[in-house]
Amino acid sequence: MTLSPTAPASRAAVGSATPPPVDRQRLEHLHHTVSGWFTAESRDLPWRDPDRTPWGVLVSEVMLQQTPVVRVLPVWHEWMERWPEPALLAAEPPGEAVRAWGRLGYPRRALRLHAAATVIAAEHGGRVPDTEEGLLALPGVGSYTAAAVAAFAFGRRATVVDTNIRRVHARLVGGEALPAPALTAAEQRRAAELLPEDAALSVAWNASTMELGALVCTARSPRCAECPVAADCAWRAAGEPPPSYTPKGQAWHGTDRQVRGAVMAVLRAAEHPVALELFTGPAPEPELVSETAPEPVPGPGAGLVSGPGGAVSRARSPHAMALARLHALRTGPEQLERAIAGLVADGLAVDDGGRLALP
DNA sequence: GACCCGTGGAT
DNA sequence: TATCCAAGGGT
Repeated sequence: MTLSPTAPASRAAVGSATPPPVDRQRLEHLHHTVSGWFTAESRDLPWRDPDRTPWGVLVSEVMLQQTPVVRVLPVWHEWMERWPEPALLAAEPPGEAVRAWGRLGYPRRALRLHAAATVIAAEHGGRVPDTEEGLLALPGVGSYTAAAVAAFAFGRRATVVDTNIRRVHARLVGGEALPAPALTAAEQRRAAELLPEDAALSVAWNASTMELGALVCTARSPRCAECPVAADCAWRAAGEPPPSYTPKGQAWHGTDRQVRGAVMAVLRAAEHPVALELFTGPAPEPELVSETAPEPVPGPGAGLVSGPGGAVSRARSPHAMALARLHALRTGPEQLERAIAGLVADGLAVDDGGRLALP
Protein backbone atom coordinates (compact mmCIF):
# COMPACT_ATOMS: atom_id res chain seq x y z
CA MET A 1 0.00 0.00 0.00
CA THR A 2 1.34 3.35 -0.92
CA LEU A 3 0.02 6.77 -0.19
CA SER A 4 1.29 9.13 -2.84
CA PRO A 5 -0.67 12.31 -3.40
CA THR A 6 0.78 12.71 -6.86
CA ALA A 7 0.29 9.12 -8.03
CA PRO A 8 -1.64 8.83 -11.27
CA ALA A 9 -4.91 6.93 -11.20
CA SER A 10 -3.85 4.02 -13.33
CA ARG A 11 -6.37 1.53 -14.65
CA ALA A 12 -6.68 -1.55 -12.48
CA ALA A 13 -5.10 -4.60 -14.04
CA VAL A 14 -6.57 -8.07 -14.05
CA GLY A 15 -5.02 -10.93 -12.16
CA SER A 16 -2.18 -10.63 -9.69
CA ALA A 17 -1.10 -7.19 -10.79
CA THR A 18 -0.62 -4.63 -8.06
CA PRO A 19 -3.75 -2.55 -7.49
CA PRO A 20 -3.54 1.18 -8.01
CA PRO A 21 -2.23 3.24 -5.10
CA VAL A 22 -4.69 5.05 -2.89
CA ASP A 23 -4.13 8.76 -3.23
CA ARG A 24 -5.32 11.24 -0.65
CA GLN A 25 -8.35 12.32 -2.62
CA ARG A 26 -9.58 8.77 -3.09
CA LEU A 27 -8.94 8.03 0.57
CA GLU A 28 -11.05 10.97 1.70
CA HIS A 29 -13.77 9.87 -0.68
CA LEU A 30 -13.76 6.42 0.91
CA HIS A 31 -13.84 7.87 4.42
CA HIS A 32 -16.79 10.07 3.60
CA THR A 33 -18.75 7.49 1.65
CA VAL A 34 -18.39 4.58 4.04
CA SER A 35 -19.06 6.73 7.10
CA GLY A 36 -22.15 8.13 5.40
CA TRP A 37 -23.35 4.63 4.68
CA PHE A 38 -22.86 3.74 8.35
CA THR A 39 -25.03 6.64 9.47
CA ALA A 40 -27.89 5.36 7.35
CA GLU A 41 -27.51 1.59 7.52
CA SER A 42 -25.72 0.53 10.69
CA ARG A 43 -27.38 -1.75 13.22
CA ASP A 44 -28.76 -0.32 16.42
CA LEU A 45 -26.61 -2.28 18.86
CA PRO A 46 -26.78 -1.64 22.61
CA TRP A 47 -23.04 -1.25 23.03
CA ARG A 48 -23.26 1.65 20.60
CA ASP A 49 -25.93 3.40 22.67
CA PRO A 50 -24.91 6.81 24.04
CA ASP A 51 -25.69 5.50 27.54
CA ARG A 52 -23.26 2.62 27.26
CA THR A 53 -20.29 2.47 29.59
CA PRO A 54 -16.66 1.61 28.81
CA TRP A 55 -17.22 -1.55 30.82
CA GLY A 56 -20.16 -2.41 28.59
CA VAL A 57 -18.03 -1.88 25.52
CA LEU A 58 -15.25 -4.05 26.91
CA VAL A 59 -17.66 -6.85 27.76
CA SER A 60 -19.19 -6.68 24.29
CA GLU A 61 -15.84 -6.78 22.56
CA VAL A 62 -14.71 -9.86 24.46
CA MET A 63 -18.02 -11.61 23.91
CA LEU A 64 -17.87 -10.79 20.22
CA GLN A 65 -14.50 -12.48 19.79
CA GLN A 66 -15.30 -15.25 17.32
CA THR A 67 -18.98 -15.13 18.26
CA PRO A 68 -21.85 -13.67 16.17
CA VAL A 69 -23.75 -10.59 17.34
CA VAL A 70 -27.12 -12.33 17.57
CA ARG A 71 -25.84 -14.79 20.13
CA VAL A 72 -24.05 -12.13 22.17
CA LEU A 73 -27.00 -9.76 22.53
CA PRO A 74 -29.06 -11.60 25.20
CA VAL A 75 -26.02 -12.59 27.27
CA TRP A 76 -24.60 -9.06 27.16
CA HIS A 77 -27.88 -7.68 28.53
CA GLU A 78 -27.83 -10.23 31.35
CA TRP A 79 -24.27 -9.31 32.25
CA MET A 80 -24.97 -5.60 32.22
CA GLU A 81 -27.96 -6.06 34.48
CA ARG A 82 -26.11 -8.33 36.88
CA TRP A 83 -22.67 -6.71 36.76
CA PRO A 84 -23.06 -3.08 35.67
CA GLU A 85 -19.60 -2.36 37.04
CA PRO A 86 -16.43 -4.45 36.86
CA ALA A 87 -16.00 -4.41 40.65
CA LEU A 88 -19.31 -6.24 41.04
CA LEU A 89 -18.13 -9.03 38.78
CA ALA A 90 -14.76 -9.14 40.53
CA ALA A 91 -16.55 -9.68 43.85
CA GLU A 92 -17.94 -13.01 42.67
CA PRO A 93 -16.18 -16.34 42.07
CA PRO A 94 -14.84 -16.74 38.51
CA GLY A 95 -17.11 -19.74 38.05
CA GLU A 96 -20.10 -17.41 38.11
CA ALA A 97 -18.73 -15.64 35.05
CA VAL A 98 -18.26 -18.99 33.33
CA ARG A 99 -21.80 -20.05 34.20
CA ALA A 100 -23.29 -16.76 33.02
CA TRP A 101 -21.27 -17.10 29.83
CA GLY A 102 -23.72 -19.81 28.80
CA ARG A 103 -23.16 -21.19 25.34
CA LEU A 104 -21.16 -18.34 23.84
CA GLY A 105 -18.21 -20.68 23.43
CA TYR A 106 -14.55 -20.33 24.33
CA PRO A 107 -15.33 -20.13 28.08
CA ARG A 108 -11.76 -19.08 28.80
CA ARG A 109 -12.93 -15.67 27.67
CA ALA A 110 -15.30 -15.55 30.64
CA LEU A 111 -12.49 -16.46 32.97
CA ARG A 112 -10.23 -13.76 31.56
CA LEU A 113 -12.98 -11.18 31.63
CA HIS A 114 -13.41 -11.93 35.32
CA ALA A 115 -9.66 -11.61 35.76
CA ALA A 116 -9.72 -8.32 33.87
CA ALA A 117 -12.49 -7.05 36.12
CA THR A 118 -10.38 -7.99 39.13
CA VAL A 119 -7.41 -6.03 37.79
CA ILE A 120 -9.64 -3.06 36.95
CA ALA A 121 -11.12 -3.05 40.44
CA ALA A 122 -7.80 -3.51 42.22
CA GLU A 123 -5.45 -1.39 40.15
CA HIS A 124 -7.58 1.09 38.23
CA GLY A 125 -10.06 2.28 40.82
CA GLY A 126 -12.84 0.30 39.16
CA ARG A 127 -12.57 2.20 35.90
CA VAL A 128 -11.69 0.64 32.56
CA PRO A 129 -8.29 1.90 31.33
CA ASP A 130 -8.71 4.52 28.61
CA THR A 131 -5.51 3.90 26.67
CA GLU A 132 -4.54 1.11 24.32
CA GLU A 133 -1.51 0.37 26.44
CA GLY A 134 -3.53 0.11 29.62
CA LEU A 135 -6.17 -2.03 27.97
CA LEU A 136 -3.60 -4.33 26.38
CA ALA A 137 -2.31 -5.21 29.84
CA LEU A 138 -5.67 -6.69 30.82
CA PRO A 139 -6.19 -10.46 30.64
CA GLY A 140 -8.01 -11.53 27.49
CA VAL A 141 -7.42 -8.19 25.80
CA GLY A 142 -5.26 -8.39 22.69
CA SER A 143 -4.40 -5.91 19.98
CA TYR A 144 -7.85 -5.91 18.44
CA THR A 145 -9.84 -5.51 21.65
CA ALA A 146 -7.49 -2.87 23.04
CA ALA A 147 -7.83 -0.77 19.90
CA ALA A 148 -11.59 -1.32 19.68
CA VAL A 149 -12.27 -0.26 23.27
CA ALA A 150 -9.92 2.72 23.01
CA ALA A 151 -11.78 3.85 19.89
CA PHE A 152 -15.38 2.97 20.63
CA ALA A 153 -15.50 3.60 24.37
CA PHE A 154 -13.09 6.53 24.60
CA GLY A 155 -13.07 8.08 21.14
CA ARG A 156 -9.36 7.60 20.69
CA ARG A 157 -7.58 7.27 17.38
CA ALA A 158 -6.59 3.62 17.23
CA THR A 159 -5.98 1.25 14.36
CA VAL A 160 -8.71 -1.36 14.72
CA VAL A 161 -8.07 -4.52 12.71
CA ASP A 162 -10.64 -7.27 12.94
CA THR A 163 -11.69 -9.92 10.45
CA ASN A 164 -14.28 -7.63 8.85
CA ILE A 165 -11.88 -4.73 8.41
CA ARG A 166 -9.21 -7.05 7.05
CA ARG A 167 -11.61 -8.36 4.43
CA VAL A 168 -12.83 -4.91 3.39
CA HIS A 169 -9.26 -3.66 3.05
CA ALA A 170 -8.22 -6.77 1.12
CA ARG A 171 -10.97 -6.25 -1.43
CA LEU A 172 -11.37 -2.51 -1.55
CA VAL A 173 -7.70 -1.55 -1.87
CA GLY A 174 -5.88 -4.88 -2.06
CA GLY A 175 -7.83 -6.33 -4.97
CA GLU A 176 -7.98 -9.73 -3.30
CA ALA A 177 -10.97 -11.92 -2.48
CA LEU A 178 -9.89 -12.64 1.07
CA PRO A 179 -7.15 -11.56 3.45
CA ALA A 180 -4.38 -13.97 4.41
CA PRO A 181 -5.23 -16.75 6.87
CA ALA A 182 -3.42 -14.87 9.64
CA LEU A 183 -2.97 -11.14 10.21
CA THR A 184 0.24 -9.91 8.60
CA ALA A 185 2.44 -6.92 9.38
CA ALA A 186 1.69 -5.55 5.92
CA GLU A 187 -2.01 -5.57 6.69
CA GLN A 188 -1.47 -3.67 9.91
CA ARG A 189 0.62 -1.08 8.10
CA ARG A 190 -2.06 -0.71 5.45
CA ALA A 191 -4.78 -0.30 8.07
CA ALA A 192 -2.71 2.36 9.83
CA GLU A 193 -2.19 4.25 6.59
CA LEU A 194 -5.89 4.15 5.72
CA LEU A 195 -6.92 5.53 9.12
CA PRO A 196 -8.04 9.18 9.13
CA GLU A 197 -5.81 11.55 11.09
CA ASP A 198 -8.66 13.16 12.94
CA ALA A 199 -9.71 11.18 16.02
CA ALA A 200 -13.46 11.50 15.50
CA LEU A 201 -13.17 10.59 11.84
CA SER A 202 -10.96 7.64 12.71
CA VAL A 203 -13.55 6.25 15.11
CA ALA A 204 -16.22 6.58 12.43
CA TRP A 205 -13.98 4.92 9.85
CA ASN A 206 -13.19 2.00 12.17
CA ALA A 207 -16.84 1.46 13.03
CA SER A 208 -18.17 1.88 9.52
CA THR A 209 -15.56 -0.31 7.86
CA MET A 210 -16.23 -3.07 10.37
CA GLU A 211 -19.97 -2.76 9.86
CA LEU A 212 -19.55 -2.79 6.08
CA GLY A 213 -17.66 -6.06 6.35
CA ALA A 214 -20.30 -7.53 8.63
CA LEU A 215 -23.34 -6.54 6.58
CA VAL A 216 -22.26 -6.07 2.96
CA CYS A 217 -18.70 -7.12 2.26
CA THR A 218 -19.25 -10.56 3.76
CA ALA A 219 -16.96 -13.55 3.43
CA ARG A 220 -19.27 -15.85 1.48
CA SER A 221 -21.63 -13.91 -0.74
CA PRO A 222 -20.75 -10.22 -0.70
CA ARG A 223 -23.70 -7.92 -1.46
CA CYS A 224 -21.83 -5.73 -3.88
CA ALA A 225 -25.09 -4.31 -5.22
CA GLU A 226 -25.62 -2.69 -1.82
CA CYS A 227 -22.04 -1.54 -1.37
CA PRO A 228 -21.51 2.23 -1.23
CA VAL A 229 -17.97 1.90 -2.54
CA ALA A 230 -18.42 -0.86 -5.11
CA ALA A 231 -17.29 1.50 -7.83
CA ASP A 232 -14.04 2.02 -5.93
CA CYS A 233 -13.39 -1.64 -5.20
CA ALA A 234 -10.05 -2.97 -6.44
CA TRP A 235 -11.28 -6.54 -6.23
CA ARG A 236 -14.21 -5.82 -8.54
CA ALA A 237 -11.99 -3.81 -10.86
CA ALA A 238 -9.71 -6.84 -11.08
CA GLY A 239 -12.59 -9.03 -12.15
CA GLU A 240 -13.28 -10.57 -8.75
CA PRO A 241 -10.44 -13.09 -8.75
CA PRO A 242 -10.97 -16.11 -6.47
CA PRO A 243 -9.16 -16.57 -3.13
CA SER A 244 -5.52 -17.55 -3.50
CA TYR A 245 -5.86 -20.24 -0.86
CA THR A 246 -8.45 -22.69 0.39
CA PRO A 247 -9.23 -22.52 4.10
CA LYS A 248 -8.69 -25.75 5.93
CA GLY A 249 -11.76 -26.69 7.86
CA GLN A 250 -11.55 -27.30 11.55
CA ALA A 251 -12.50 -30.80 12.65
CA TRP A 252 -14.96 -31.10 15.47
CA HIS A 253 -16.46 -34.54 15.91
CA GLY A 254 -14.31 -36.72 18.11
CA THR A 255 -11.97 -33.92 19.14
CA ASP A 256 -10.89 -32.97 22.64
CA ARG A 257 -12.65 -29.67 22.13
CA GLN A 258 -15.97 -31.40 21.68
CA VAL A 259 -15.43 -33.38 24.87
CA ARG A 260 -14.32 -30.31 26.81
CA GLY A 261 -17.43 -28.52 25.65
CA ALA A 262 -19.67 -31.34 26.81
CA VAL A 263 -17.94 -31.47 30.19
CA MET A 264 -18.30 -27.72 30.61
CA ALA A 265 -22.00 -27.95 29.80
CA VAL A 266 -22.38 -30.45 32.65
CA LEU A 267 -20.54 -28.17 35.06
CA ARG A 268 -22.56 -25.12 34.05
CA ALA A 269 -25.79 -26.99 34.67
CA ALA A 270 -24.66 -28.49 37.97
CA GLU A 271 -25.41 -26.78 41.24
CA HIS A 272 -22.91 -28.83 43.16
CA PRO A 273 -19.54 -30.41 42.44
CA VAL A 274 -19.91 -33.43 40.16
CA ALA A 275 -18.31 -36.75 41.08
CA LEU A 276 -15.74 -37.78 38.49
CA GLU A 277 -17.40 -41.19 38.29
CA LEU A 278 -20.41 -39.52 36.70
CA PHE A 279 -18.21 -38.49 33.79
CA THR A 280 -16.31 -41.71 33.38
CA GLY A 281 -18.94 -44.16 34.61
CA PRO A 282 -21.77 -45.81 32.69
CA ALA A 283 -24.30 -43.63 30.95
CA PRO A 284 -27.58 -42.97 32.74
CA GLU A 285 -30.69 -44.72 31.48
CA PRO A 286 -32.26 -43.08 28.46
CA GLU A 287 -35.50 -41.29 29.14
CA LEU A 288 -38.00 -39.36 27.13
CA VAL A 289 -36.74 -35.83 27.12
CA SER A 290 -36.66 -32.86 24.87
CA GLU A 291 -33.20 -32.82 23.34
CA THR A 292 -33.74 -29.32 22.07
CA ALA A 293 -34.21 -27.72 25.46
CA PRO A 294 -32.43 -24.38 25.81
CA GLU A 295 -29.43 -23.84 28.02
CA PRO A 296 -30.74 -24.72 31.43
CA VAL A 297 -31.34 -22.15 34.08
CA PRO A 298 -29.62 -23.73 37.04
CA GLY A 299 -32.51 -24.77 39.20
CA PRO A 300 -33.79 -27.57 41.35
CA GLY A 301 -34.07 -30.97 39.77
CA ALA A 302 -36.54 -32.38 37.33
CA GLY A 303 -39.80 -30.96 36.14
CA LEU A 304 -42.65 -32.13 33.98
CA VAL A 305 -42.58 -31.67 30.26
CA SER A 306 -45.10 -32.51 27.60
CA GLY A 307 -43.83 -35.04 25.11
CA PRO A 308 -45.04 -36.17 21.70
CA GLY A 309 -48.80 -36.67 21.48
CA GLY A 310 -49.39 -34.54 24.49
CA ALA A 311 -48.00 -37.19 26.81
CA VAL A 312 -46.47 -35.88 29.99
CA SER A 313 -43.31 -37.49 31.19
CA ARG A 314 -40.69 -36.74 33.77
CA ALA A 315 -37.91 -34.69 32.24
CA ARG A 316 -34.39 -35.07 33.39
CA SER A 317 -32.77 -32.12 35.05
CA PRO A 318 -30.66 -29.86 32.86
CA HIS A 319 -27.65 -31.37 34.57
CA ALA A 320 -28.73 -34.92 33.71
CA MET A 321 -29.41 -33.89 30.13
CA ALA A 322 -25.96 -32.41 29.78
CA LEU A 323 -24.50 -35.57 31.25
CA ALA A 324 -26.45 -37.65 28.76
CA ARG A 325 -25.12 -35.50 25.94
CA LEU A 326 -21.59 -36.13 27.13
CA HIS A 327 -22.12 -39.88 27.34
CA ALA A 328 -23.66 -39.90 23.88
CA LEU A 329 -20.23 -38.95 22.56
CA ARG A 330 -18.93 -42.35 23.75
CA THR A 331 -15.59 -40.84 24.58
CA GLY A 332 -12.78 -43.16 25.55
CA PRO A 333 -11.55 -42.91 29.14
CA GLU A 334 -8.13 -41.60 28.20
CA GLN A 335 -9.56 -38.81 26.06
CA LEU A 336 -12.01 -37.92 28.79
CA GLU A 337 -9.21 -37.70 31.32
CA ARG A 338 -7.18 -35.60 28.92
CA ALA A 339 -10.09 -33.23 28.37
CA ILE A 340 -10.76 -32.85 32.08
CA ALA A 341 -7.08 -32.37 32.84
CA GLY A 342 -7.00 -29.65 30.20
CA LEU A 343 -9.96 -27.87 31.72
CA VAL A 344 -8.34 -27.99 35.15
CA ALA A 345 -5.04 -26.76 33.75
CA ASP A 346 -6.86 -23.85 32.12
CA GLY A 347 -8.61 -22.99 35.37
CA LEU A 348 -12.04 -23.66 33.90
CA ALA A 349 -12.64 -26.48 36.38
CA VAL A 350 -11.29 -27.48 39.75
CA ASP A 351 -10.82 -30.99 41.08
CA ASP A 352 -12.31 -30.85 44.55
CA GLY A 353 -11.24 -34.20 45.94
CA GLY A 354 -12.64 -36.41 43.22
CA ARG A 355 -15.39 -33.98 42.37
CA LEU A 356 -15.29 -31.54 39.47
CA ALA A 357 -16.68 -28.03 39.81
CA LEU A 358 -16.51 -24.56 38.36
CA PRO A 359 -13.80 -22.40 39.96
C1' DG B 1 4.18 -19.08 12.99
C1' DA B 2 1.49 -23.05 14.21
C1' DC B 3 -1.74 -24.63 17.07
C1' DC B 4 -5.33 -24.78 20.44
C1' DC B 5 -9.50 -23.13 22.34
C1' DG B 6 -16.62 -23.70 21.82
C1' DT B 7 -20.81 -23.07 19.74
C1' DG B 8 -24.50 -22.98 16.50
C1' DG B 9 -26.62 -20.80 12.28
C1' DA B 10 -26.21 -20.56 7.29
C1' DT B 11 -25.31 -22.68 2.89
C1' DT C 1 -24.90 -33.99 5.82
C1' DA C 2 -20.54 -31.54 5.70
C1' DT C 3 -18.29 -27.36 5.64
C1' DC C 4 -17.77 -22.54 6.55
C1' DC C 5 -17.54 -18.89 9.53
C1' DA C 6 -18.19 -15.46 13.36
C1' DA C 7 -15.86 -7.77 16.48
C1' DG C 8 -9.39 -13.11 18.67
C1' DG C 9 -6.14 -14.31 22.39
C1' DG C 10 -2.55 -17.04 24.44
C1' DT C 11 1.15 -20.25 24.26
